[in-house]
Amino acid sequence: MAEGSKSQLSASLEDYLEAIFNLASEANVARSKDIAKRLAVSKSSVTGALRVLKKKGLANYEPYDYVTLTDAGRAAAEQIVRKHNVLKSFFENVLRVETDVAQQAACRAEHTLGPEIITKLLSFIEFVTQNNKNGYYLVDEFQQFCKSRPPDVSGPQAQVDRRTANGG
Amino acid sequence: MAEGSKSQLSASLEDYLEAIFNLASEANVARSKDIAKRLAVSKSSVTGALRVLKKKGLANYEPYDYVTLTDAGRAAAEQIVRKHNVLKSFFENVLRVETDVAQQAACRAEHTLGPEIITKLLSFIEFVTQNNKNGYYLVDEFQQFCKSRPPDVSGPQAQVDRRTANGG
DNA sequence: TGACAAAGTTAGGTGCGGCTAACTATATTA
DNA sequence: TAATATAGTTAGCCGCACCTAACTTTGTCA
Repeated sequence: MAEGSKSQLSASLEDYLEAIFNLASEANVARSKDIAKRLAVSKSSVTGALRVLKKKGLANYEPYDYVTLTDAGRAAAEQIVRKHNVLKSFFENVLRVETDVAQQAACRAEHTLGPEIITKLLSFIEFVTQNNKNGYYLVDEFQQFCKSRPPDVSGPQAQVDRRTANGG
Repeated sequence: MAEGSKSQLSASLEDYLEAIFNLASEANVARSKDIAKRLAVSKSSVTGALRVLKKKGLANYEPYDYVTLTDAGRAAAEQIVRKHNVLKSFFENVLRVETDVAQQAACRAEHTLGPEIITKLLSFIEFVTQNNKNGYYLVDEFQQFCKSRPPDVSGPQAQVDRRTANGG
């Protein structure tokens, strides 16, 4: 059972997992049609993904039936959703970009960042969001900073060693 | 000329562009063999990618010759490198994760975040890195915060509307 | 300069993730 | 309950990005 459940998930499969999880939270069931709509993908693509998720032990799937997640699938989905939420919160509440920009960026970046960075980022959000001992709101200060000081678009090139920039 | 130069680049092609750019900065020439080595990819994969980059007007490529970037290619590469540097700097100097963790995360995330967020992030690094009016170093404070207060691993679920979490 | 090594290309194949079109199963409702 | 609409599946296709093996071109050096 749960064959291959330890294997790394592709960004695409993570998206399916996340969609199923979210649909189940909302409507108690995840229908193939709704998954397709949410991910802007064809019905047949959903069928294919569900078969893979089943094979990996992440989804309970029988043809023509509703889909649910296994415990392993739910656990994996929760991690993805967590990443999504942390990233979106950072973009929205700290960097203060538009909600939908934050949303889209989170959707894409959530597949690329590991738990260490996400955990640190969550701490950072909490740290930076709270009313500091100094009696001012850091994110508000940052907002002021942005307005008063238009950013340098060229970036801090010198800080990175080019010799290792791709290799990682 | 420059057919398709406005088209979105895949993460893979961005990696090739970045590698060529970095190799050229280091050694003045980008040889196919070195690109292959840096990206941990076969020689034939490099040949294929170079043909595509040429067709897109991003690389000057002739069989059996060194590769250079066109102006458009260099501009695109600089954007990617900039993203990389900003992200790495944030992970390393603000979140304070290990250099190679920062490096790898930057390599993956650089393909997913748009210019708006990168620009904001750069501002944020500058804002947070400088010695604040309050006479303390914010990132050092964050370090203390992390040590004193082990992070909540479950994340701020409540802040995100599940109904839109995938759709973006 | 000719043989051999190294670099690069070509041919052909794989897996993934998507698509459409045609089909089948399920649900609705007259 | 039979007709039809909707949902889901299957078959077959495409593009991308990679691979290996075999070949060609280029570079080196005895």
